[in-house]
Amino acid sequence: MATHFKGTLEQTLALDTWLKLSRAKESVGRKLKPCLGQHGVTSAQFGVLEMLYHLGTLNQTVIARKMLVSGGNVTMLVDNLEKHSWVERRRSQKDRRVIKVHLTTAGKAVIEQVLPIHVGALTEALAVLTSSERETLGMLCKKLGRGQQTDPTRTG
Amino acid sequence: MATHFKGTLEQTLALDTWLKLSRAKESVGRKLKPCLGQHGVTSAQFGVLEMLYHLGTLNQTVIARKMLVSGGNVTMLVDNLEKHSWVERRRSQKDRRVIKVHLTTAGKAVIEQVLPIHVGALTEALAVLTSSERETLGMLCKKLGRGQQTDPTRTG
DNA sequence: ATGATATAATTTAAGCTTAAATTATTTAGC
DNA sequence: GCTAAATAATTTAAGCTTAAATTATATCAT
Repeated sequence: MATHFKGTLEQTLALDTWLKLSRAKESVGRKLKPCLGQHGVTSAQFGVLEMLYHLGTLNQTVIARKMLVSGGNVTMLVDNLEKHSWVERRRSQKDRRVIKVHLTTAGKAVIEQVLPIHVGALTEALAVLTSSERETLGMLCKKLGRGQQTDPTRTG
Repeated sequence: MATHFKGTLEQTLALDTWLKLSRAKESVGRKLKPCLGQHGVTSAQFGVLEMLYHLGTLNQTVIARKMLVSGGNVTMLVDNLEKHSWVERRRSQKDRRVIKVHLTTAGKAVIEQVLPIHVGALTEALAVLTSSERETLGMLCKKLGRGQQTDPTRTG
């Protein structure tokens, strides 16, 4: 038990589980970072590139919603991706408020180069668990994540 | 399966597990944030206050090592905590390079007020899992986290 | 004692992230 | 058509985070 907290057993265990979850995420994240860094891509930028690669051109609003980040954040990420000429902004003709973010040829090349390396590093990082453990971990994380969604239909 | 990645089954499952782990951590983190925010404490600041509360006065180097963050980061966190008068810097007499970070009375009051609320929110967030599921999750996360530590004794 | 090396903290520059305010544009109601 | 409300993107200010360079101090080998 890594905590010094004095509370009920349930509370202490919750804190302990949370610390382990946070640290596991952090540790794996650290393992992944350098393999992106070698190619000059940050983790957040990679997320945008991957999304555009798999889903095609998207509005900034859609990117923000899918990544669960603020609109201002997407503005900055797309700014930085544009500096590398990995994406292009194109104003929608139908609705001039909207900006569509396109992957460029260079952007496509980068994601196609980096994605397999990234997935390889991830696969290696998760290889410390057996496949059945990975499955259990995934299932529990999914349940935990889903359980946090505030249900607006619930009568307070 | 939430990914669009085309690779081996093992790779696809690894990516999927990682997404679920990241999202679970993110979701629980979001649930925790407002309860700290109400008291004007950020998550990172809370980490420092909690550490000082449970372990007593610490050098900035030690704080950085325990939190797995950079020294520059600790400098800034302690700056911001000092602005609130929650901590005090005191130069060590033995070694004048060292700065010892002390929790003030006000800092102690804040952490004592916020900690139970934080733990309560956390316990509630984790309550979507059964106690045996929490235990399994903790065990798997610990194994996964530990497995990432680069072992310098291993012959490359 | 001196000079090389280590360590502790800070600074700087860059990027990530958010919330809140702002601008431009569209849509809906009248 | 005109006004009000909603939506898309940007800007701003604040904080988090890192890596690399800097400053001050301590330690170690001669």
